[in-house]
Amino acid sequence: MPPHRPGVRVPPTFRAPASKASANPAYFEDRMRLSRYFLPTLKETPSEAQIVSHRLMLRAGLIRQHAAGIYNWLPLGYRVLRKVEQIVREEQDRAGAQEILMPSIQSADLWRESGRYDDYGKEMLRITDRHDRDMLFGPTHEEVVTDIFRHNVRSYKDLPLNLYQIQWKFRDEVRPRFGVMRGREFLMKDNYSFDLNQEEARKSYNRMFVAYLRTFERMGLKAIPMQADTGPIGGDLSHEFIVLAETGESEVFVDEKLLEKPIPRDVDYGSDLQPIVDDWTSLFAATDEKYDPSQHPAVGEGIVTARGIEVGHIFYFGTKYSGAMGAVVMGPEGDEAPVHMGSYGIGVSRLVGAIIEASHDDNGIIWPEEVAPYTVGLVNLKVSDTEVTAACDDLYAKLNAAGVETLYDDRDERAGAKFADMDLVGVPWQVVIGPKGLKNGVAEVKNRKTGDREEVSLESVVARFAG
RNA sequence: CGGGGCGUAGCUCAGCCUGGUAGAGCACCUGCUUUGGGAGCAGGAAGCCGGAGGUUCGAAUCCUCUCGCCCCGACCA
Repeated sequence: MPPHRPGVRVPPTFRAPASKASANPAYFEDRMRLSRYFLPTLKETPSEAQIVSHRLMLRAGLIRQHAAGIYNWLPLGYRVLRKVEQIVREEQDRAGAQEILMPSIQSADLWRESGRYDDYGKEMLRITDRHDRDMLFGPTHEEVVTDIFRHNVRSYKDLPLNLYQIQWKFRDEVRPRFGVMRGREFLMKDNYSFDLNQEEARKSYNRMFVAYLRTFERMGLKAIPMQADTGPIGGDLSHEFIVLAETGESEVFVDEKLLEKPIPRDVDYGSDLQPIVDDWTSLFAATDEKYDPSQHPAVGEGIVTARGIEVGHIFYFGTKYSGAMGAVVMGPEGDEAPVHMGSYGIGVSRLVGAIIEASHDDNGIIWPEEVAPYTVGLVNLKVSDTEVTAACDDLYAKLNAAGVETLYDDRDERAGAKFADMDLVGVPWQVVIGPKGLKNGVAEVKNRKTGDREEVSLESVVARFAG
């Protein structure tokens, strides 16, 4: 227990349970009760937030700002972030990438080798340690992986190799904005492929291309690969993955056939993926700066405009870093040559904002089930009614036992406040139990997305969500 | 990095022009009443008016300088 300090408000989590709740012995395993959950929701919109996802993330108690472009992730938001992260991880693993973790603070020397120390500009946060050595907070990790590679891989027989990490990055943006969508500190999945030659590198590229299609789909998003500038990293094969959302920051032009194209399933990553990639890239899709009406099909003639948010970017950049940094490999003919590399990024923290941009209404967030912080929101409409509370406690225990992630609103609040908070927070299913329904042995099940309500017998609630 | 705006209670904001006891609504605490879509009444706690200098008998208010945050544009997962 923390020592008592006069005048310091002890957060509810550290208090002894309120008398009504103390009947539950599993106090510390049982923290999804809203009465003890750290979920500071806001009725009013904080004035600093302009776009919906930022507003809703603040209002629903997912994040709090620490400084410009730097955020704290509160319990509910952190849960969502971890779910997004986990989907990314699973699809990376499936595509044959291996997870590592590189340092967030890097030595400037590596960047001098690649020549980017001077090129990168003020976006790079530069720091010095106590010995006055130049360090930096990594905005990306090409130099570090290349260094790992050059020290540990010698032979073409060890290729292909694809390493990824999910790590916090820092880019000192001149103007951070849109909350988590364009912060200075952000969580990113970045990976790096190493191959003997361009032909092999293309196969690595294709694997990531397909993995990205699957990753975003699993989050309930429609993400379209588009031709992209190769940017400061350079290279000649590059696509941006852009999520379509009405409030997206940039305008995009897309062949309407892409919008309906099914995502490949049961992919064999050992097979030739080129046909899938060709299928997706043969249709026109580009951001407005790359769209030229005089050269491309016109809007209306199969092309539609939409708004989009960039959530992923993949590049092939050949030997740019391996050449500069001496990451070479011995080939089958006994000749030494720099490896061909590609790098692939997904903005994990940005995705949380992007998902909200793509899925919300006037009342709040509407989480796709795969990334929802909880599947079910259990609403106890009248805590003071012992029968209602007993029924809720019982159902809550059963849902937990069945592995259904449930957020239980057992607060002594008015019905309206509870409904409003559940809608705000965006849990996909609400199970409402009150005195009226209980008389008939039913709970009300509401679908957050459609608003459909249905009366369901108490006994059948668990079965409906389990499995 | 150019241009603009804003810092007053946890949140949204008034007060500043024209200097004179620091305010409202919501949230929070206590009590009573209420209880199926953000309740009512009564009471209470809560602010170094972003910070530093200055002008003045007196500064949230006027002047100077600073720090922070937001917006528009150029740049990025």
